[in-house]
This record gives sequence, structure tokens and C-alpha cells, in this order.
Amino acid sequence: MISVSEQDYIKAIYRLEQLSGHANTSALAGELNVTAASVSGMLKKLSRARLISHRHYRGVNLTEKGKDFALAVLRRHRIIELFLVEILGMGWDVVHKEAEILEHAVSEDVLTRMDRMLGFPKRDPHGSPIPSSDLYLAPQATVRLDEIKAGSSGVIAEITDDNADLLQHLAGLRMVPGTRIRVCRISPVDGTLTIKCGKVEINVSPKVASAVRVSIHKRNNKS
Amino acid sequence: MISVSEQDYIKAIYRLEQLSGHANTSALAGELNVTAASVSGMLKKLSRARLISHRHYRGVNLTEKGKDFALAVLRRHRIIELFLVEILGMGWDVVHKEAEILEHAVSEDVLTRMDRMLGFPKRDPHGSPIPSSDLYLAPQATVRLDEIKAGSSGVIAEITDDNADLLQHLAGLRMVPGTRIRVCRISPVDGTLTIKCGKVEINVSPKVASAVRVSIHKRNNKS
DNA sequence: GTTCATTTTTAGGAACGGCTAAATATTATT
DNA sequence: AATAATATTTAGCCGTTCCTAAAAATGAAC
Repeated sequence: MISVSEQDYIKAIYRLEQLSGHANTSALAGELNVTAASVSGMLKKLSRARLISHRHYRGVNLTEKGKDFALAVLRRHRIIELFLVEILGMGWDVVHKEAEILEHAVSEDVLTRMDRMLGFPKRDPHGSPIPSSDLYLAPQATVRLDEIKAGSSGVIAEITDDNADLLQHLAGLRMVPGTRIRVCRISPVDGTLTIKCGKVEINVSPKVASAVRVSIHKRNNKS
Repeated sequence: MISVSEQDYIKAIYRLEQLSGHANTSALAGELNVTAASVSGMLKKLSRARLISHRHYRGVNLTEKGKDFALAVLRRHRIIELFLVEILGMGWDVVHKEAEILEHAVSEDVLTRMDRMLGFPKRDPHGSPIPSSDLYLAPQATVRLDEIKAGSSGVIAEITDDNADLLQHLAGLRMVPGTRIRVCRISPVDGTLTIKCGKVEINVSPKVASAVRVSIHKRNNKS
């Protein structure tokens, strides 16, 4: 059986791979708040278990087996987050930490029951897609809000950040998955985006905007 | 903070104290499936933390602080069990193992929400009382079914065993909390009890009967 | 009061997942 | 290409919680 730490590493590697194609030791150390030496030791263990392929000094990539583990953990995490919001009424800004713990404690049986109770949802409270029970995750056609050119409009698809303060801030601005927005202009000085969101215009820093992914096609992004 | 192992020890000590007034090393070793040496080491740690008082070679007892920890864990465990049965539709015979894990993962916030969603229940699916949020547990006035004399009748209050097979067996016989029963006769040979349960008469071994606690007063024991 | 059984302690180890410090490999700069 | 800066790995250690085996302490029975 794969340990809690190993799962956390696999999850972090998956996340970094999504962002930049591969994960290196120091990025993982930063992500997991451990030292690079600790990461190095764990990577050796994960390599031996054939969950990652490790090119020394070049970073790691998940194997197929590793990717499946990552998707399984992601599925657990996201179903649990949605359950906490929809069934237990928790705030979308606080469920991440909770799910981080519960994902290691909930059995497959309980997870299946949560999934059924939620109607086999496709997205978690932050708009992130939930892998199917056979661990398939449809490729996402979204762009980061800070990479859109002025004038474009679209629908907020996903918030890719777990920080509670940031999520609260976005919720206060109505910047939640499903909301239609339009980028009015982008400041040439500091990159601040002026966004039409509902009836109001708001300013969003590029740092915040980088956590927002937008679907530029005219789809309704609910559930 | 108290570790998962420490909580398991405290819980086991509480259970043994309820049964026989105190807990000794070898009984704990049996209960927790570890060696006596391991228990001895852990008792030293719990003693230092003032969670138990250890009279050498005489066994241990929980301090007030230790008892509060035990009741807190019991509360978590029982609320979670009830949640799994009532909200997620799991069988009462399988929720124990699940709750054993979840009780260490669920936050106070989530527990409170579960409690509220269940309507602040007083009893878990096995009829065991749930300590209140201020850790008060009303003394129970029930007797073990194998200690009742023939002719008495009462209502099943609680099943004090976690074994899934035993619980399934009892459920098949309709021997669940809330059911009114009458002890018709007790075999003088092997102690087998003949019980009127609903309209039918069933035979129950003394071993099974010892897991059933009965309220001999005429109360409805629901919730 | 001695002996026997039980309980507890001690000694020595293992796996795990962290850590620091030091060595080593890679990448970047000049 | 040499060197400096950065990234990674190795080596050695710590604390936790479990283990076995053996020694020592205690309580109980005779």
C-alpha cells in the first residue's frame, strides 16, 4: 500500500507536471514544505516503486501507474471538497485543507456513496474537473485570465489556488466558476486587469488573475 | 497534540475500565494487538502526559483529563458511525472500522456539522449513547441480556460489539436497538436463551447475548 | 518465606519520514 | 574552458511506534 506521504508527493508531482511539464527536487521541496534532501530520499523510494521515472538532476515524471495514483487521489480530494460544500454547507474557501486530510481516511465505499449522493459530479467547488471512476480526466480547454488579450470575454471555469484569503477575495468580487466576464483593458504599467464581471467593473491584479482559468467558448460551465 | 496511537490507547483503556474497573498491560496488548512491551512503553508516555494514573503492577486508570479525551474520541466515533448509516446509507455492521479511521481525520467543524445535520442525536446505530458536546455521558441503566432472569422483558438498548458478522446475525434476528423482547427460558445445559422477539421465538447463545444490553423499563429507545 | 506466574523494564532493531551538513553534479557566466 | 552559482544527492542523525528476547520486579499461592 502507498503511504500518506507518498500520495502527497505523487499529488505534488502531478500538479507541477501540469504547470511546467516536469517536477524537480527543489520545486517539490517548496510545494511540500520539506527540505530538498527529504525530497531526494522520497523520490528514490517512488522510483523503486515505479511510480515515477527519475532522470538524475533532470527532474521526475509520473509513470502511467503514478499518474493513475495521482488521478485517484485527485478524484478523492475533489469529491470530498464538493461533499463538504454541498452536503455539509462548508465554505468553498476552507474545504481544501479539510479534504487534504480526509482524502487519506475515506474508504472507496464511502467515496462512491458521496459521489452517488452528489449525482456523479464533473467539477469540484473550484471548477476543477473530477476524474471519472475509471480515472479518466478530459483535457481542459481553458486559458489563464492573465494571458487573455484585452477585449476577449469568456466564462470563469476554474480557480487553481487553494489559499482561503484569495478564494474569499474572489468570491467577494463574484469571480466564481460559471460567471461570464470580459477583459476590458490591461494596464501597461503593472498589468492590472480591468474586468467586466456581471454589471460592474473590477480591477484584478495579475497575480490574482493567474489563479483564474477562463473558458473562452460560449459554454455554460455549471457543474 | 495527542497522537493517533495515544488516542487508540486511551479509547481501549476507557473500554476496559467500563468492563472491569481498570485496565492492565496484557489486556491492553490483547485489545490493541500489540505486545505487552509496546503497551508498557506507551503507558509510560501517557502517564507523563497525565492522561492516566499507573499503579505499578495494578493496572491503569484514566485521569479526568484522560477521561475527557476518551469521551471526545467516543463522541467523534459515534457521530461518524451514525452519519455513515443515516446520511450515506451504509450498513450498521460495517461502519465501525470506517469510523475508527475517520475519527482521526474529521475536524471539529465537520463533526459539528454532522451532529447538527443528524439533529444532535443521543445514540449511535448500535444504541450506544453519544457524549454531549461538553463531554457529558449520562449513566446507563441497562443490563446484559445474559444476566436477565427468565420471564423478564425489556427493550434492546445497545449492542456492545463491533464484529460485523455478529451484527449481521443479530440484524437477521431483528435483534436491534428499540426492539421489545422477552426472555422465555434459559437452557440449564448450555445457557442458550430462548427469546420472544416480535412474534417469533429465537435462540441466542450466551456469548451472543452478552453483547446485547437491555433496558428493563418501559421506555421507547429510539434515537 | 519461597516459589511461580505475571507484569514491567531493558536492550537492541526496524521502518518511516523528517532533519542538517557536506559532497557532488549541472548550469550559467565570463 | 574555467569558475561561480545553483541544484541535487549522500551520509549520518532524530523521534515515533512498533517489534523480539531476556532480565528484573512484584504479587499471589503454597
